[in-house]
Amino acid sequence: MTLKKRIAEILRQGLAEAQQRGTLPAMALPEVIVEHPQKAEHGDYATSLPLRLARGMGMNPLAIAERIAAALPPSPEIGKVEVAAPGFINISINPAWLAQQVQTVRKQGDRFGDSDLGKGKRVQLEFVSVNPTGPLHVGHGRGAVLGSALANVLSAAGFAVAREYYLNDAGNQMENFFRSLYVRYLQAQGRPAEMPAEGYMGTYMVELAREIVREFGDRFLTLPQDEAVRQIGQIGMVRIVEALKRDLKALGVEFDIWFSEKSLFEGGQYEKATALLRQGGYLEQREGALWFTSTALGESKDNVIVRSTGAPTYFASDIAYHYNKFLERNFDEVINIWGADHQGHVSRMKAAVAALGVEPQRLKIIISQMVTLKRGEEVVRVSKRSGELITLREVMDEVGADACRFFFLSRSADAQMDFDLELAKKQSQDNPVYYVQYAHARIASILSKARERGYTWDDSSDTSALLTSPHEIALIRKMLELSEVIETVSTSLEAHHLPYYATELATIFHLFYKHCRVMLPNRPLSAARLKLVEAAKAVLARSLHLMGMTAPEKM
RNA sequence: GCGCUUGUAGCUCAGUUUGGAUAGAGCGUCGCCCUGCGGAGGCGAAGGCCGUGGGUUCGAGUCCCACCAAGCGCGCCA
Repeated sequence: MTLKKRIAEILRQGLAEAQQRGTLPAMALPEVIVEHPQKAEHGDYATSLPLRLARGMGMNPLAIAERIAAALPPSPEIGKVEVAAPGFINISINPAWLAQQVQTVRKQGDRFGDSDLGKGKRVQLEFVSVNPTGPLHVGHGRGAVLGSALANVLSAAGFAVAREYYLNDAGNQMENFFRSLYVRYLQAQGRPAEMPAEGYMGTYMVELAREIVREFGDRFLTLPQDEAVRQIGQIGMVRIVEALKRDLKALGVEFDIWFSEKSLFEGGQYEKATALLRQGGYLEQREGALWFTSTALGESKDNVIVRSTGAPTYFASDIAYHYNKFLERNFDEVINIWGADHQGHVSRMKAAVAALGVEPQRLKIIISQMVTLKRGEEVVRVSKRSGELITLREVMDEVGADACRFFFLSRSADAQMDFDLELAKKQSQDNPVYYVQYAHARIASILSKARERGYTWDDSSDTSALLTSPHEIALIRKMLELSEVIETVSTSLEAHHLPYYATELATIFHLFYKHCRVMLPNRPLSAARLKLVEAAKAVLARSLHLMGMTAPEKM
């Protein structure tokens, strides 16, 4: 349990006890909300519960606060309890209890901070899912980093997470890609051919075609055109997928499942989902096409799922995919991370899920907003089809995967962000990522120096009573917040709390380091501090790992 | 026009989900701190009509309404 929840529980008990004693009137209890006050003199935790109760109880909030405070059950965590105007209860954690937690952190190691919030619930997290028609750009990188970090945190919070990439290996855009590649293949052999109007114009297509010529020669020239397009397309797609996997891995992003869109048509999910919609009365033949009557579910318009050509739309396969997620694989919760350009798809997807008989709250869709790529003041337009490409790979090569991840994670998903390449390069020395990693490397250095100098420390004796400096206690207090952060990120699905927490933890460590010398003639105190910094190192490392970053021993 | 998102310090952004005490951080600017464990560090200063205007409330950056500005979406593309 997080310390915050524990404090809330103690307050709730105090309130109930005061009512039991008759010092406060009986009434239904509101949820007890505990927060970290902004000012240190207001303690570690505070609640405005008395202010919330004042009206219902018809009493002065200050008097309520005093009576709750007087009825709090004794508990080792609680240090000072103060009542403050106009009706706050401020609670400080007992420093001696905090000092003992170093032992707990060390015992739990890289599992410290885990939460049982998820209770083993099965969550499917679908992200990136970029069409396999070209390299990833920075916007994709943002969604990729967000998804992988969320997966890490949800796992830490006790959810069973499946990381999934939905591979759009069917449909219009693939056809377009196939034909584009075929044209480049012809051109690579000096044959006259014209790119499709909406074709993929990027130079990577030219290179890919050359590669195919190098390996397969002219053998596709003799095939019937349709067959040649199909075969070349398949080869090209496989190569693109390999490149996607390679680039994602370099960014620290890996998937449990690569789910094929095509398989939905081969495995019957498309038919079953459509049948279910028809059964529910949500399908209507009109103007030669098959429509999903989403207006019946409050949508502003209906949506075509089968074109008049007979070809299903992207929306149709996405419905089949969600049929598979919810009704075949029975995930308790499904999270999709989509780019901002899919935002118009959100509400109709929820409507479709509802039409399949699934409570739409089980589907959570995160929209990862646009990344504007810049070089200084100049905006770099990015479009796969137009061919002017700054790839994610290039950005990673310039600023490094760790810095990329930290930078993407630092902004909430629903805020647009600028990614200035000049700035990212220029700041690479004092990028905030280094600040956090530096703290980790600094501790590693202290520990190895201590070993060299013959210091020893282990958990055979409890030295926590020696940790009395406010800087030591502040460091421990911040370390204990990790589990709160993990729970906050898990419930809000907002990963940007992670880099903020890591930065705060690093700051408090640096402050501790400034004021408390670790290696001293006083061996017992040194041992206590060595245990503390070793624990801090573990928490820093875990914070970095949750973000998918490395925790370097040296920099 | 309609929908979604955003608007907080010179710049980049937290804080808005759950209303609470004097609104925070990084960068930048200015000033200070190295006898000794990593100065890629620490301390301090300056810098804010929280987009605008109403409303609800004992209390609003946070909730409600209107408006302004920016981005995205509104296709038998994905």
